[in-house]
Amino acid sequence: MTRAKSESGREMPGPDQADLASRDDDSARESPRRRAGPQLKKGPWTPAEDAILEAYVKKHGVQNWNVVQKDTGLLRCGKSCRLRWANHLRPDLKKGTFTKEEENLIIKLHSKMGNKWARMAARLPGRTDNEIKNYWNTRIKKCQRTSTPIYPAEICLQASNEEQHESTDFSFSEKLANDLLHGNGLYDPSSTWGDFIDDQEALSYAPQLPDVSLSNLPGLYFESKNYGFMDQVNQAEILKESEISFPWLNAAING
DNA sequence: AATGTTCGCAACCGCGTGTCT
DNA sequence: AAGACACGCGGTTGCGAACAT
Repeated sequence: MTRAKSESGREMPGPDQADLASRDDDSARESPRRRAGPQLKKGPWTPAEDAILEAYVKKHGVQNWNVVQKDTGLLRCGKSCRLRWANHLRPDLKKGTFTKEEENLIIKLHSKMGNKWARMAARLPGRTDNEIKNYWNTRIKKCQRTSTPIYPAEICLQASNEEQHESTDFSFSEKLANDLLHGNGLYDPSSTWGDFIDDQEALSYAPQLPDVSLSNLPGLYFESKNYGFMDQVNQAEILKESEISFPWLNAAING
């Protein structure tokens, strides 16, 4: 992104605009004693707040985030402090746009893991789950707009080839289940379910797939509100192809 | 120049899980 | 064993900047 932004990425609201949180995070589980604390602030962080948090973490390390608020006097909940530190203040953060290599790796990892942003971030040093998630959401919109596949064929192929040589901690069935449950109708219309899983370990994982709650699949998959470009034609196409690839799935759907 | 729309990001929210008492 | 608490994750929203008309 080329836009110049303030340190926190936004214009700083004046004190009158700064939204005061009416409650802390996880307030439903708070004890009455904790609820009686100071009114906490919400919204963009100011450079002064950043400096306080940074200094505190450098001195004391990362232990209990809720103590940070008490010790520093920051009007921020622990959750907000953790997020700010993890996404912006950590010294090992890599700033700036993703490189081509990083983009390819994200696509590859997403093809294996689905929306497991934190796990993906662990494979991309200096990058945060939030960054990756934002990148992916932007990519989805872009691909949707330009009618291009989310997973370029060559990267999928590369990923599948690599996977044949390395053990992965994320099985295909996990990924598929995750995608199904999240309604990710993301596929390259020119390649198909069949293409995607054909030569991969997918077939060997296929017997595990019934772990997914089958009774929920059709509705979850096709009525997703997240990605609306699964039109009627595509649905029919996928159903048809899934009949070939996953006879058990169709039996479950029809039954 | 003014207005409307799109884009990209930071931050919030709700929930699940692990740990402690 | 049960409740309280803290942490982390994934989804969503709000908003300013950039771009288009």
